[in-house]
Amino acid sequence: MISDGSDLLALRKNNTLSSLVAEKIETYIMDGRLSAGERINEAVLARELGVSRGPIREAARLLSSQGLVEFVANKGAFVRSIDRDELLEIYDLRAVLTGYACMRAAARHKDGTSILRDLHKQMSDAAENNDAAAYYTLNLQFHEHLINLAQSPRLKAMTDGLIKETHLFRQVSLQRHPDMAQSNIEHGEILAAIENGDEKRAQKLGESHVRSGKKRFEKAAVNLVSTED
Amino acid sequence: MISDGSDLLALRKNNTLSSLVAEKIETYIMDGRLSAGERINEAVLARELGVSRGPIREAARLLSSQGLVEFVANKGAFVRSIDRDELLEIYDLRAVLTGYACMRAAARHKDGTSILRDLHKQMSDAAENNDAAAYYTLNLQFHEHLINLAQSPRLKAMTDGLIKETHLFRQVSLQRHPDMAQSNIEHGEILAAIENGDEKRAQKLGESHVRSGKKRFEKAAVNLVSTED
DNA sequence: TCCTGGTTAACTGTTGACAGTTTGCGATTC
DNA sequence: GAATCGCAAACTGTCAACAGTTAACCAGGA
Repeated sequence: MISDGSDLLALRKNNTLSSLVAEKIETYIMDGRLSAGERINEAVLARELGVSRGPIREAARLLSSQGLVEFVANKGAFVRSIDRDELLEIYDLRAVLTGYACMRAAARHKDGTSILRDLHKQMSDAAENNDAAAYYTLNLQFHEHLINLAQSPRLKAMTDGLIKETHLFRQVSLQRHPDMAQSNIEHGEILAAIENGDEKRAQKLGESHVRSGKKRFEKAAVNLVSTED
Repeated sequence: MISDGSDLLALRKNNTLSSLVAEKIETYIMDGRLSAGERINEAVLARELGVSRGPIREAARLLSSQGLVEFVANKGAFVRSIDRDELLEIYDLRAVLTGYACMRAAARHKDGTSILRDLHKQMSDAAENNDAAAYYTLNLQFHEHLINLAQSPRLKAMTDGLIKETHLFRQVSLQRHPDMAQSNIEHGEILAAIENGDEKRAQKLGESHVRSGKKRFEKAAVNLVSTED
């Protein structure tokens, strides 16, 4: 049996234009080059990326079922935008999934927490220096690795999807002002619970950590009643 | 303000060929006309549906990010197939999400349970008559309405997605032999908890109900070690 | 000044054609 | 007879063009 074959096959993966374009559009959305609600002009984007409209459309359709893009008949593809209530819904779901991830992580806590420990330390530094930007990226990484520990590809896909959708909220900035010190204390407690293999406690802490993120957002967003322009 | 405009717009929704084709392919997968692992021949399908290959490809890309279809470079689109372990993973996730749904349902239990009561009754009849086929469809409906009560579109989308993936397991039949009587007793308990507004209990029961479904499957599938052909 | 109707430009939805890759079949060689 | 190489058919990936729809703009009239 030559098992190298499948490896090579896996390596060349998705080298189709559509996939590359999809990734491109996704990064455009993430870094704000395409902002929430904006229309995606196929012809312009095609010229910009040096491809024809076919792959653009395929990519958009792919992103549409991830919830990042919305198709309107005869009007085209739009970057989706979500309102406050939807963002709150996402927080709730993330809370449940994060709790579950922590539980699983605690159940199979054979090492693997070293990266988290490291990130936790870095975040402490960022918190002390009041470096919100650094904390923000580290926080994303922390939560990503947390999910990885659960070793459930679908759980990861779901969580990733939710976090991506998070960027479709117009006032993204409102999500970026955590009480860093408090937030990182919670991270530490979660870590400890996982390392101790305390599944129930890990689940509870993970869930309430995201919930308190939600509460922080609600407090920050208390002024805006409706995001209508 | 003329608000009829948006309604009309919502009505004409997704009347694009790609969406229709996507639905078509999905039903083909669900009813087994396209079986797990099978390749989707674009030209043939296009001729069959009387459209060109473009919409077919867009539809396939859409389904690919739902996990129903898999693209391999230069080889085309394949109906995905999942193995035993993946199915177990799906059970676990569904358990968590169902539990959460039941909790939310209990929290907002203003009526709405009448349909569930009705379904519960019908399922009792099906169980008595030992009508597994009827029970199977009723069960799907029951769980769908359960999720609806939670009033969270994303939660519903996630659960729907997981249930669809369920059909990608080759021996679908292995999932269709519940202990109908016992299963429906659990349904009744869940219903009662929701109607009493007992969130915690509803969550716990919802979760363990799906878990016991998982256990039943594991028992039924104990013979197959690996689904390798 | 405001509304109405028609015209035109821009853009999407779909199609058919072309180029490159894969795969299976058959001929050739050991 | 078995294995290898090469060719040809089939199919995917991509592109460019056509048809239909939308939306904005301008002119004319109340």
